[in-house]
Amino acid sequence: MAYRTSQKIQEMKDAKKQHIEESAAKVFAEKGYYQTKVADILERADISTGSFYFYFNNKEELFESLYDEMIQTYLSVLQDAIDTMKDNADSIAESITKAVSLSLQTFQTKKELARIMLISSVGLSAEFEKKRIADHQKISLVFEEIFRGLLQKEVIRVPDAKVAAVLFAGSIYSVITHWLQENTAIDLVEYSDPLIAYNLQALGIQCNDSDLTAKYIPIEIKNANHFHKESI
Amino acid sequence: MAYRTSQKIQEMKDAKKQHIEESAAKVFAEKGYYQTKVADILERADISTGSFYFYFNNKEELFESLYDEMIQTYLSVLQDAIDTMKDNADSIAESITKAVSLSLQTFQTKKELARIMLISSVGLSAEFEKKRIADHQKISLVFEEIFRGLLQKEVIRVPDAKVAAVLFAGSIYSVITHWLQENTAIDLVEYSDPLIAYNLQALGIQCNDSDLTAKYIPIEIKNANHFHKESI
Amino acid sequence: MAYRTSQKIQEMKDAKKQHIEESAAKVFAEKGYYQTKVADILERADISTGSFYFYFNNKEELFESLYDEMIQTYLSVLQDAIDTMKDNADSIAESITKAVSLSLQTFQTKKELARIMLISSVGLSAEFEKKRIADHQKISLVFEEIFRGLLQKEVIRVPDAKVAAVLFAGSIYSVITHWLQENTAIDLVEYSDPLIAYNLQALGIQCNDSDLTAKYIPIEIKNANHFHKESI
Amino acid sequence: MAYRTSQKIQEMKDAKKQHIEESAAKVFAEKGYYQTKVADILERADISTGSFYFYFNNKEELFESLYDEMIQTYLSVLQDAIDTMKDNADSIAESITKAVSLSLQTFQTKKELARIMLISSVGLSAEFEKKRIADHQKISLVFEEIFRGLLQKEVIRVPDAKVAAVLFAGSIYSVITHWLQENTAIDLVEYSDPLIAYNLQALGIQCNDSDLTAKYIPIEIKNANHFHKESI
DNA sequence: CATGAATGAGGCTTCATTCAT
DNA sequence: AATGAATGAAGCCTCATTCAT
Repeated sequence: MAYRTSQKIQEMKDAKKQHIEESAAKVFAEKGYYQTKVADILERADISTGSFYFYFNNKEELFESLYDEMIQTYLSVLQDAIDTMKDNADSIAESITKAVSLSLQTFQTKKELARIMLISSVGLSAEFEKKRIADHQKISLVFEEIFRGLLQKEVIRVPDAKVAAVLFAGSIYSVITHWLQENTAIDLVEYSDPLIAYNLQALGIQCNDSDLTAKYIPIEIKNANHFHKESI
Repeated sequence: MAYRTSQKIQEMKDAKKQHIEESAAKVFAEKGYYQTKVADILERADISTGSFYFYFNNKEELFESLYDEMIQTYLSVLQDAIDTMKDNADSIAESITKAVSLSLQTFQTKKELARIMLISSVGLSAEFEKKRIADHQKISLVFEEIFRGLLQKEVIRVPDAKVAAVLFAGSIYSVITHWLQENTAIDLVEYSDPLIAYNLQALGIQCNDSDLTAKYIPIEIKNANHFHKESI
Repeated sequence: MAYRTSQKIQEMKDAKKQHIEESAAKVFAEKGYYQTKVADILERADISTGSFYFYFNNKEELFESLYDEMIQTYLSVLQDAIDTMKDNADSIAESITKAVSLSLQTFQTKKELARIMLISSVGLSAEFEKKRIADHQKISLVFEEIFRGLLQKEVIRVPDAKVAAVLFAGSIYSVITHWLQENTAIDLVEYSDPLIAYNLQALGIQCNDSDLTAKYIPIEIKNANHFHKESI
Repeated sequence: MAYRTSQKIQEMKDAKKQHIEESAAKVFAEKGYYQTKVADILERADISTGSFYFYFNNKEELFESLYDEMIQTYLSVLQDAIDTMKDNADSIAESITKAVSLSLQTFQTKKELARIMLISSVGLSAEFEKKRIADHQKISLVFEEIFRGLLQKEVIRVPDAKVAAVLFAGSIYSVITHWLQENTAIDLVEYSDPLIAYNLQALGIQCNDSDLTAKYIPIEIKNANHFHKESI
C-alpha cells in the first residue's frame, strides 16, 4: 500500500519535473539562456519558485541537463543510423541518407532540441563552451570514424576524414539552423534531399535515384528532387 | 594651430575609441556577451567607466557596432571575391577557391571577428536573433545568386541554389567554428583545400589540381592536400 | 484553512506595504524626493532592496502613489466639508469655517501629507509639475464652484470667483507651509481662527463671534482669538 | 594701458558670468534643480565645462547665488514700496496696492525669478530648506512689521499681524504660482486688482476705487476691476 | 511537497567635477 | 581663460536563490 502510494507520488514527481523541463526548454529556445529569467519558466510551467528549486538546484543545472539530454538524444539517433549502416554495409549512400534523414526528422519533431543545441547554448561562457565543444567533437567523431572506414574501403573520396566529418555535421547544422530561422511553415525534412545530394556528391559517392528515394524520407517529398537525372 | 591641435585630438580620440573596441572585442570573444561585464572591458582597455560611456552609449550598442562592423567586413571580402569572379568567368573553380580562401584568411587574421560573428552573437535574445538571421541571410544570398547564375550556365549541378548557398556558407562556418574550438596552433587556411575540395565536388564541378593550387592559397600549405590525385 | 492562511498573508502584505509607504513618506517629507535615496527608505523601513521592489516598481512610482493618495485624501476632506455646506446653506461662514478647519485638522494629523503635497512634490520635473498643477487646479476648482454659487446669491463680494478660489486655497497652503517651517510645537489648528477671519473678511462676509466659535474648531483654541470683539 | 586692458577683460568676464547665470536660471526654472544637469546649462549658455567651473565652484553654488540674488531683488522691491509708504502714510490702501503691484510687476518681467524662488528651490534638501524658510520669513517679516504698525494705528483689523503677514505674502505667491502654471498669455499684473481687493478687504481696510486705480497699476488693466462699486 | 515573500550581491549607468593641453 | 576628455563615486534596479509558513 505504502509502496503503491510512494510509487504514485514518484510518478507524479517525475511528471512534474518533466513538465518543468519541457516548459523551460521552450523558453530557453525562444529567448536564449540569459534572457530567460527563472520567473519566465515559472510562468510558463505555472509553478511556484519553491517547486522549481525543489526539482532543480538552479537555472544553470536545469539548462545543462536539458542540453545534455538533447545531445544524448541526437547521439543515440546517430548511433541508430550507424548500427543500421553496419548491418547492410553494401549501400553506403542509403546509410548516409538514413543518418541525415533521421537527424532531420529528430530535430523536426523536437524543435526546442534544435534551438537549444544549436543556438541557445552557443557562446554562453568560456566554461560552457568547453563542454559544448567537446559534445560537438563527439558528434563529429561519429561521422569521422565512419568516413575513416569508408575511406579505407575507397568508397568515398575526401582528402581528410576529420574535416569531412566536420563539414558533414556542419552541413546538417546549417540546414537546421536555416530552417529554424525561416518563419515559413516549411518542413525540415524537405531539405533532406538537397542536403543528402550535396553531401553524397561532396563525398564523391556515385548514387542514383533509388538511393535517394530511401524509405527514410517521407514519401510526399520524394519527388521534389530530380537531381542527377541528367547525369550520364 | 587650433586646427592642428583639434586634429591631433581627434586622432587620439579615434585611436582610443578603437582601442576600446579592440579590447571589448577580445573580451566578448572570450567570455560571450552576457558574461562580459562592462568592468571587464574597462579593465582590459585600462580605462575608467566615464571614458567608456564617453565613447559608447552602452554595452549593447558597443557590441552591436562591433558585430555590424564584422558582418560588413566579411560582406566586403565576399564582394571582392565575387568581383574577381566576374572578371575571369572562365575558371569557376578558381573563383570559388578564391572566395573560400579569402574568407578563411580574413577570419584567420581576425579571430575575434570570427568568434563574435559565429559564436558570441548567437542566441542573445529574440530581437538580436532577428538581426543576426537577416545578416546571415544576406551572406547566404551572395552565394545563392552566384550559384543561380552558374546553374543556368550548367557549370554546377545542385538541386537548389538556395540550399546550396546555405550549405556552402555553412561549410565555411563549420570549418571556422571547428578551428576556433581547437586549441591547437593550426592555421585556419590549412583547412582551405579540403574545404574547397568538398564544396567543389558537392557542387559537381570537375576540377583538377591546377585550380586548387590557386594563387590565393598561401604557398606553404599548397602541398598539404593531395586530394583527387588518384582521380583519372 | 487555505483561505484563512492566504487571507492572513494578504493582510501581512498589506501591512508591510503600508509600513513601507509610511516610512517612505517620512523620508520624502524630510529630505525631498531627490535627496531621498532608495537606501534611505530601506533603512527607515528596515527592509531589503528586494522587498522594496517586490511591493513597488520603483522609487518614482512609490512617490507618485503617495502623492496621489494625499491629494485624494485632501480632496475627499474638502468634499465632506462641501456636502455639509449644502445641507445647512443658511450659515455660509460656518461652512467655510468648517472647510478650513477640516483642512487644517487633516494636515495637522498627517504632517507628511502636508510636506509631500506642498513641498516635496514641488518642482521635481517638468512632467511631474504638469500633474501637480492639474491636481492643484482640481482643488482650486472645488472652491471656485462654491464661490461662484455664493457670488450669485450675493453672499460674498469678490471680483472674480476663480482668483478668489486661488487665493483662498493659497491662504490655507500658506498657513500650513508656515506651520511646517516653524520648529515650534504650535498646533496647526491654532491658525484656524485668524485664517478663517482673514478669508471671511476678504470674501466680504459679515460674521460674528458665534460663527467663529464653530464646533469644528477644537475647544481649547477657541479663546485664542479675540479678533472682532471690538467691532460693533 | 594695462589697466585699460584688464578692465576690459574684467568686463568681459563679468558679462560671461552673467550670461551663464541667465542661461542657468532659465534651465533651472524649466526643469527644476535636480533635473537640470550641468550639461544642460553648458548647452544653453554655449560654453564648455571648463568655463563653467572657472566662473562657478559648482552647480549648487551657482543655484544658491541665483536664488539669493532673486530673494534680494524681491526684498529690495519690497523695501522700495515700504519706503514710499512711510513717505505718504495717509493712504494705506495705496501703499499696499503699490507693494503688491510692484511685486507682481517684478515677477512678471522676471519669470525665472518667480519660478526659481517659488518652485525650483522648494524641497531640495533639508539644508536648503532651512535657508529658504529663513528667506521667506524675512519677506514675511517685512509685511509683519508694517501690519504691526498699522494695527497700532487701528487702520487695519486683523487678529494677528504675523499670521496676516504670512497670509498676505502667501496670497501674492498663490497668484504668481497660479500664473506660472497657466499656459495662457495672461499678464501677471492682470491679477493685481482682485489680489489687492481680496487683501484690502481681508485686512479690513475701507477703500474706494480711487485707491485701486493707483498709478502703480498699468493703465490698461485699471478698468478690469469694478469690485466694490456697489458698496455704499 | 508547495508556496511566494524576502534577500542582497552585483550589474549598468549617470553625472558632477577635475585636469591636462 | 578656454576646452573637453577623463574620472569614479554613487545610485537604481534585477534576479537567482533562500526560507519561513
